[in-house]
Amino acid sequence: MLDQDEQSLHSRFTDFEKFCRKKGLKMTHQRLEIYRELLTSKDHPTVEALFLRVRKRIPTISLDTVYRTLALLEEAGMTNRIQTSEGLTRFESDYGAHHHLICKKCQTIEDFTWKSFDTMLLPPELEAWGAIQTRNIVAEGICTACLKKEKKH
Amino acid sequence: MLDQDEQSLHSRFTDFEKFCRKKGLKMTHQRLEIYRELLTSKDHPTVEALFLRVRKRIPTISLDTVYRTLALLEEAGMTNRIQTSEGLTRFESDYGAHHHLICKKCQTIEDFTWKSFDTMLLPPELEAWGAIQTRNIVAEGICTACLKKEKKH
DNA sequence: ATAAGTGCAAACCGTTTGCAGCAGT
DNA sequence: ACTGCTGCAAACGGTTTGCACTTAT
Repeated sequence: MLDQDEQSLHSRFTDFEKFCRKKGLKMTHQRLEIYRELLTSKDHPTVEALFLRVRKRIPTISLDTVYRTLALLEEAGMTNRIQTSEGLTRFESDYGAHHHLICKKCQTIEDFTWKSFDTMLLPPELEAWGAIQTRNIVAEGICTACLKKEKKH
Repeated sequence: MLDQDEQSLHSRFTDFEKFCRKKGLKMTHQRLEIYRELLTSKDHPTVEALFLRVRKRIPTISLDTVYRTLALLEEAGMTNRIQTSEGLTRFESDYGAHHHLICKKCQTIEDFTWKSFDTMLLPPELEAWGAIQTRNIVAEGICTACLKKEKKH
């Protein structure tokens, strides 16, 4: 399990290098650290949160660079943008099909997988719409932590 | 079919009135027109789009009022806010469980229903997360109209 | 050496807010 | 008449952009 993660983490870094080379983009300290931070963040950080975390390692980094790098990564399909109902933009590293659980109280996002859904046939009527590429579930409710807080009051 | 729509349209207006009364809110010309526009709009309009449409009937209406009224309707559960990946906020009148098809090219949103999914049991692991209240699918791809345009070029 | 990337500050744009006059109850 | 709603204009906050300097190739 851990080995697999290490493996894929490493391959993701080389993918990033390859991508940059191919596009003639420079491999900078800032880009690498932003990408690293995104890969190792399991919560779905906002731009601000990523900025603050990366700044611990590169104190002179600017918020602008984080924005620009995220745009780059998004374009390359290496990160996904998630728009929460609050209008906050969050990011996650792209690691295959998964779905989201969002707590309406504390706004945290958790991932879950559901293989049988991913391979399930969509209603046939949808074929007329066009070419569907992705399907994601967004499930909303109240997480256990928030449920407990509610009971206490 | 039409009768049913008319019926529900009417009941939705009375619901709106009831809600306002209960909350001690005033039933104004502006609110009624914004609500009507939202109910009859089948595309998922942005605030701007709603504003422009309502302005045809109430030329002096301000964008602010549209924002305030939408917040009100949202609070009452009479409309849903949809955050697109472009960061645009769109609205739809709340009319029961449905899902979204989003075209990555033209950004239009279409609804679809999938009853068997709605009643399907979620993976049992999710129960530990908390109390799930809603589940929505967002399917993305390219709509037929955009596919045709691509072929032409 | 060269072209791209960075940090800074200013611009931008959708959204929210304070206020004085207006309208529904 | 009273209270809340509206329109205006100004403020706000997240994001983008222009520019001169710095850095990877």
